[in-house]
Amino acid sequence: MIVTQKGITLKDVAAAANVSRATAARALNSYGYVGDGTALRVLEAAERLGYRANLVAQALRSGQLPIVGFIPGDIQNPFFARIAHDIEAELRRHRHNLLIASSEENVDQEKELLESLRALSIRGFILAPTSATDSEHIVQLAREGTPVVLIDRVVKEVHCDSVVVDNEGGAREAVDYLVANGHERIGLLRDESRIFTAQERLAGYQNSLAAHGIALDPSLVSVSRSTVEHAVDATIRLFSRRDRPTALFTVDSLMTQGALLGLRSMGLSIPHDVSLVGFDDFNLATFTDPQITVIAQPTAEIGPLAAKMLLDRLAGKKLAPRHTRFPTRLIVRGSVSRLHGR
Amino acid sequence: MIVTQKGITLKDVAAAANVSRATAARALNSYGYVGDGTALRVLEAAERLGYRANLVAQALRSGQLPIVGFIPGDIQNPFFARIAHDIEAELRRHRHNLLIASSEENVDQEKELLESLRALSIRGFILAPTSATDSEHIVQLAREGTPVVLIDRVVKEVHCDSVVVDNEGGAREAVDYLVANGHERIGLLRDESRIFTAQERLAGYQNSLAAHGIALDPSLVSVSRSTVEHAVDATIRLFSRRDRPTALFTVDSLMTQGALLGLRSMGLSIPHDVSLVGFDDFNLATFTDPQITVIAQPTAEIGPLAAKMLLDRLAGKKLAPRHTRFPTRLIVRGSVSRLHGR
DNA sequence: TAAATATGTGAGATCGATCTCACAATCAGC
DNA sequence: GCTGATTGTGAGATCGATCTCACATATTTA
Repeated sequence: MIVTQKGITLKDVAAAANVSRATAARALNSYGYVGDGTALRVLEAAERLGYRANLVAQALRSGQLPIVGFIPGDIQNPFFARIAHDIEAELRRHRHNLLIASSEENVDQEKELLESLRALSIRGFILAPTSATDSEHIVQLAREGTPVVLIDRVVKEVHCDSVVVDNEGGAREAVDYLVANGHERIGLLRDESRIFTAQERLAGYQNSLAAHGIALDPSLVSVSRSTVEHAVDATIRLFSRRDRPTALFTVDSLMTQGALLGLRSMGLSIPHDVSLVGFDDFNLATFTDPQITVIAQPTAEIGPLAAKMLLDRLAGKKLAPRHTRFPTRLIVRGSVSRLHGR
Repeated sequence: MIVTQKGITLKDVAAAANVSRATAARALNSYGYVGDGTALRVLEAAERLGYRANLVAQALRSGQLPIVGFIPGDIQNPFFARIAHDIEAELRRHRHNLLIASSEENVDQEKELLESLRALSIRGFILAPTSATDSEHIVQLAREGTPVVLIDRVVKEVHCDSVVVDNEGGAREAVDYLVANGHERIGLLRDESRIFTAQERLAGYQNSLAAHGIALDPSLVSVSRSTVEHAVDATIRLFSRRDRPTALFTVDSLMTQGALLGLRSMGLSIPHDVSLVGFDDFNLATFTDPQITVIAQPTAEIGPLAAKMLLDRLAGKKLAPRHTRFPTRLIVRGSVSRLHGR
């Protein structure tokens, strides 16, 4: 039985094999000149003692721990949970570990996290930036040479790889679809914090309306925080007006769920009274009655790609920043009805 | 503007303040004797240079990084995502970071992870063990003095803190409720991998039936992996029999969702054709039609408690292992109907 | 055979923070 | 004015792995 005691060091192995630490290191990491017999003796001793190199000591020399930081807005959001899982699986293949810390959509927390993780000699970051404008801390990080990959959202001045989806196009397609079904008074339930995506999705909404010659009515746009509870309130506010919208577009899955609950509490039925399209698909979108029509994102592709980009950087590849923007896909289910006449 | 260059070390601070490294360390960590003026000079220099202690170097001396490992079965399961979030928030308050790696419900992967993380000098682990029997690696870890807290599931021989829920009682209450509504042919959709919880929930199912004098029919128990897709298949298998169950109890939220989809694909309506109770509440349980009756777990309490237990151990508290078992709660919604006559 | 490589090994430095120990200087008490 | 404690400071060791360099042998090549 191998008893892995705490604290078997290279020194112990070297002593057991009757060589110096230097020779033992050479044998174990196969570099430089080592005699065949000597190497065998070292390897055998290491095996017998259950030696494992101390990664912290290695990190002190190399200046880097085999750890990558992931800072999502909220790990409880299934979108980020999926991405976290995929990143971790990919990193594991390259013997790296994943440290996850939520920014909770708070720039200050994001700054603190980055600041404190920097002291850990973490090799790189995959980050969903909270703010599109307050980005000095990210610029600084990238400038120091720490590899950074931005996902879901980008920040203008930052010069690094990014993986996002076509938020504008997706939102436009959603609203186009509503317009094609005869809707003109289309509400928008948007998010205040995830500025980048919210901005782009808002743009898609506006562009679609403009393309169809429908005047923009700012009072149809409701802003709330991205939680089910806040979205419920915002929905109720939006639909309490006399001249309420005939359709609603929601910018993420939590808000879609809030809208569902809010509309039901008001006794408004989908799609009879209100048509609904949500950005971001979710597991139970097909379990509700009716099933919800959504703009789906290629969630499964984001994590692996971001991880690969980061690993390229860690491997030292010097390339111009790469930016991938995935297309979205309209999945028509049953939450939109054709509006006849006016 | 503070320019945080890479590589401001204690040496640089000491030089700037015109003292030795030893004195600088004393001033910064306030221990030993340091002259007031000297201390001020050092602190000022550190501030000016933007000095941050290198945690890796500290870890090399102390033997421990301020990192805790969390190994859930699956980070995509909302149950674990919530717990991960709560643990992280709690650890952050104590200046510790959270490293998350999914075991993907695979014992071998769990072993590998533990083995590789051990080399990182991680301070402790919060772990949802995959197997109730294959636990030698966990025993070994605990024996070496590494703090370990088990959540969701326990392992017999392991001598450490644990936080679980009353799986047997919860399952019993669910089945009791079905029986009280006149059901006797009650199917069970259970999970093969999460052995501990599956076992306990199975026991609750059996105990309830026995208490009501209902004979156990093994053919009503269907086993599948804990994913929506597998649960769909298992549900269809279970309900394709001539003499199909009138009610179903599912052991976790993913399987509940699978059951919903499977039953619908067979044209069976809930609760008219089949009554359903699921273990573990989920966000959309109230959005479905009908809303799903569930056994809720106090998910919000598990993470913080587990984190506190671990932090106690890290602080050096020597106590006997503490075991907390939270009660569950039946939330009656609309997925169970009263069965009249036979 | 002498000179030039090729091969094998160990002593000691290095990464950055911290701690022990030795040595001053200052102060109190008798 | 002398002993002994109190303060203040720096030199050097330590944690564990790795790398440079120096120094041996061994093997080629001219």
